[in-house]
Amino acid sequence: MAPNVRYSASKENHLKAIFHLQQEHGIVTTNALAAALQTRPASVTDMLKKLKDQKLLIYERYKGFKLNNEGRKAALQVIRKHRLWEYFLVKKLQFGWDEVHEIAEELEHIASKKLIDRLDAFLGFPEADPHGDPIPDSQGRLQTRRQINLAQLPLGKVAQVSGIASQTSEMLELLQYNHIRLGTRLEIKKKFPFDESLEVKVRNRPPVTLSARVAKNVLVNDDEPITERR
Amino acid sequence: MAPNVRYSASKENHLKAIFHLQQEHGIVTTNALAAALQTRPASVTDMLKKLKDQKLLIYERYKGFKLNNEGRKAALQVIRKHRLWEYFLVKKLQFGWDEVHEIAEELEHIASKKLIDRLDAFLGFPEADPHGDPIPDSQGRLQTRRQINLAQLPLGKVAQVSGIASQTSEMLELLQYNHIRLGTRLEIKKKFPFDESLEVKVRNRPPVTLSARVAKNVLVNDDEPITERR
DNA sequence: ATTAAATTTTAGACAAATCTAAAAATAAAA
DNA sequence: TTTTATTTTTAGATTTGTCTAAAATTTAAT
Repeated sequence: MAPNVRYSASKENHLKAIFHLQQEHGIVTTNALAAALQTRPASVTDMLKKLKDQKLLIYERYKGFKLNNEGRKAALQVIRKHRLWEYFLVKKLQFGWDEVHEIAEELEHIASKKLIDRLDAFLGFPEADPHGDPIPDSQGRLQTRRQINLAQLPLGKVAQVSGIASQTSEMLELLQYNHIRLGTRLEIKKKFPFDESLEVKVRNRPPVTLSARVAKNVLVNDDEPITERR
Repeated sequence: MAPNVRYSASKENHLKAIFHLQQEHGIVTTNALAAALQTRPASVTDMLKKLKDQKLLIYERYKGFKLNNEGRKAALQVIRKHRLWEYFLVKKLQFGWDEVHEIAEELEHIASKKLIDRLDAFLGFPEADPHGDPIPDSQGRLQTRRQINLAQLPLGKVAQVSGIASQTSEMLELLQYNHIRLGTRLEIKKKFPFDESLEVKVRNRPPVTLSARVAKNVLVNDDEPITERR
């Protein structure tokens, strides 16, 4: 059994941020990573050299970079830890889903793999964190689910909220106000072409209107409901 | 409300170790602290200067040192976190009491006070960790309990195990083998003056013999049973 | 195809935490 | 009470992660 491979908290943060950025853009740039980590491009370059020496990423001067297999594995372990701790904080310690991120940023750097696997079991092997982001399994496999945003959902088709793209507290507050949260089943009653706003219906509630801006940030599952239900 | 005052993990480790050492010896020496932290006396001196500058301890060159009020408060918060996490690991994640120390050494440095107070509530405000050491409350108050070691227990008086002084895995293994753990009610049936060994009886079990060495490391409550029972 | 602008990297510095080796202070022994 | 031994501190170096300012490279614009 591989012992707990340890990377510093800073390295783990870099790996995680690179992972997220390359999901969107394929290749990652120094400036983009510096912005994501709230640090300086020069600092990023310093760290990239170390990560390259440790064979965690593919990197050539001035040409951008991305994780190799080893780096992706490491990033996924950190993401797994982050999301499991978030789930724990919300489901067991009664935190609001909008206040757990910072604490999870710290907890995700606790090394013990055994701890995380036990926590996973204790929580009942959840598939997604409180924001709807999927949790990688013990081997680091990330199940990808087909998500579309609410603006793309056809009129009259019921779908279940499975993620929130922009997780600002303002956004979360707005959704809370409209009784929309993870797992909520909803249906588009009307689309207004003028401003692309939507009238949305949640069961047992009066219909509400959502702006295009909001709708694009609400992700719903295209197909079947997410598994983790009952 | 005071925001989370943050000390580095290393500083917290120093504070905690000083606290424990001064419990026993009143004043703490550089060498003793270096030994406890597995580091070098020179490194301890370096850190002491910083802690003194932050007004966490009373320190004069060459004369030993101890925590002041501020330092003691900080140390107790770390100890509270350590012991609550240990309790969580054993009671919720099914870890053995002999394997939780190292993980708790990491978890104790997570800053959020809200997290710890929520965890405390989630666990039902336990009074002692899995080794029987008392858990400071949210204000850092440490309830001291009257403990004696098993060798001091009078013949025939039933007492309840409330702590283990030497928590080596060898010791814990031996106790486990003899079905002695926290909360176990036991009674001394016979004392052998030759080697000061004891014959000890646990309810529903055949009597076992414990060496003086072991007996001195098993702490029992003098008086009433510890509160945290049912 | 040059020039200008933006991006990225290097060079050199700094803070935190640690170390080794040597010096200073204190304690113990002859 | 000297001398010796032990303890503690200082001086100077090292590692990790970060920074600023300047140089190198790439990209965009005229």
